[in-house]
Amino acid sequence: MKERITDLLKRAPGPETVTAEGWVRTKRDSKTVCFLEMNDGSCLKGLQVVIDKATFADDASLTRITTGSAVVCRGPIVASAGGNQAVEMAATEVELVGEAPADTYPLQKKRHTIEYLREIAHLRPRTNIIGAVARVRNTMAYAVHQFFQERGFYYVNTPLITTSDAEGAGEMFQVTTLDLNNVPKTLDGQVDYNKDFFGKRAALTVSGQLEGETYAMALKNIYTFGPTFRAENSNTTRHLAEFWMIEPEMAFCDLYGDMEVAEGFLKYLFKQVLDKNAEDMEFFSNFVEKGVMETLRQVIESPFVHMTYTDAIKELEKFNDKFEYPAYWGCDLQSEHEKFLTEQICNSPVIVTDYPKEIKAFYMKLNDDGKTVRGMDVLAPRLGEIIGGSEREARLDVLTARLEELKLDPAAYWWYLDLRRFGSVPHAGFGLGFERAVRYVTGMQNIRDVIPFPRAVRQADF
RNA sequence: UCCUCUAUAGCUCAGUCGGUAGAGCAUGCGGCUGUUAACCGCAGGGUCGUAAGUUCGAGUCUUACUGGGGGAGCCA
Repeated sequence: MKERITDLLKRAPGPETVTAEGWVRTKRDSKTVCFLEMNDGSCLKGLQVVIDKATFADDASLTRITTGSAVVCRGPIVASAGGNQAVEMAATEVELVGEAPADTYPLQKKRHTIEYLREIAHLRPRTNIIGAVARVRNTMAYAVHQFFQERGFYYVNTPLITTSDAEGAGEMFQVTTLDLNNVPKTLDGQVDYNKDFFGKRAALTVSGQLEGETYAMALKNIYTFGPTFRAENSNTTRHLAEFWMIEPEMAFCDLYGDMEVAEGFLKYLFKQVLDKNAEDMEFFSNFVEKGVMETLRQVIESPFVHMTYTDAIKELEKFNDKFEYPAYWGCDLQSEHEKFLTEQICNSPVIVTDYPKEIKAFYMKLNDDGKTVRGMDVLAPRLGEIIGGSEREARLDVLTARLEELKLDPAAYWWYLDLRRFGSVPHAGFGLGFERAVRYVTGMQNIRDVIPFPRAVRQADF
């Protein structure tokens, strides 16, 4: 394998001829010398290739090299006479592999708006900013596995297609092979799902949690990391219709253990990025979100604030005149409340626990007060909710009662309830939206720019 | 889904009080002894998102629609 540009840039000057493959970011020309800046995505910085025009008789091919062209350059790495780089390549050979006609190539050697880049999602990874996001995202994806594997968690692949239509975490995308122009009906006029592929109504998963719990009840500690689909009609900087979610589930674990893992997990991800992507993070810190590196360091070094929902409401009520929607016990925390809590009151990520049962899912463990449940949300400054989790209700009678209270059919959850019938233990877990974490780390404003090909309402191009 | 802002050259934007459009970059050509988003000169490039309306006259004012941004709700 040939060396990547990141490796070439680390070389000491020497006579050996090396090969650089990549795409031209910019070309600077004068009468006798031509400079190419090459990038191959291996790092933010490019390799400067110096071409002495006197030694290149074929001036025409040099002219055809433009921004975006694919080139292979050979020559020794030499100390640079210019000030902006330590080393550069003194080209002895320059091969134009793929042209990029300058009058039609959409990327220019100047700054583009992030919205414009979103319209050319197939070319935007060639930019500094999206390239940096891609590298950071890669580090974080790898770190997810590292973190859990180092701690003895097993990676479980939960299904993407589900027929349990009551996971309750959001609107679902229906999956069907029925002819929508000629839908089979039952005698009473309903859609006859018996004729559908799975023999019943199916949809894309909104969470792997329930299935994850089944494996936690056998392997003790497991995690999932896969795509998740929500058909919510939401148009925000923090929602996608298709996103990647990490969901660990731990048996013999209560809410406190859950919180500990969640906090350690986030800190581990952040630290990996700071260690491995210093150059990219400098870029984000300077041009995207001022001081984001320092923020991450602070988050890594200081413990998250822990607060019950009841205490959080007490704190927020003191500032009710500042809110559009006043806080009161029983209300769902608004975005403005979350922001105020993390940015003004705590200036730190906050884990809020023990929410009123009315605003949380059926599977969360009911506290002894009968009013609150053992749920937790990790709220981050600038971002809001980044993790949602809970200790699960492990008691069959209480869980069944909760289902009935919410008018859910216990029969539909028969296999989930079986986990409480046979060898039930306290267990807990959480879900981390991967893109939200990437967004937090990079400081990118819009979640659509931290996933290669965003899917959102009316957006599924490329 | 709601609120709000916005749409002018390939890109990023300016366009005053309503009087038929301008810059930088990009592109083409020329120049320049090592450049750093290179620089200098010249040139080409526009149905001002779409459709109506007000007006003698609309890029500019009004309405609707469409695309985009931000916020809210929902959530990860």
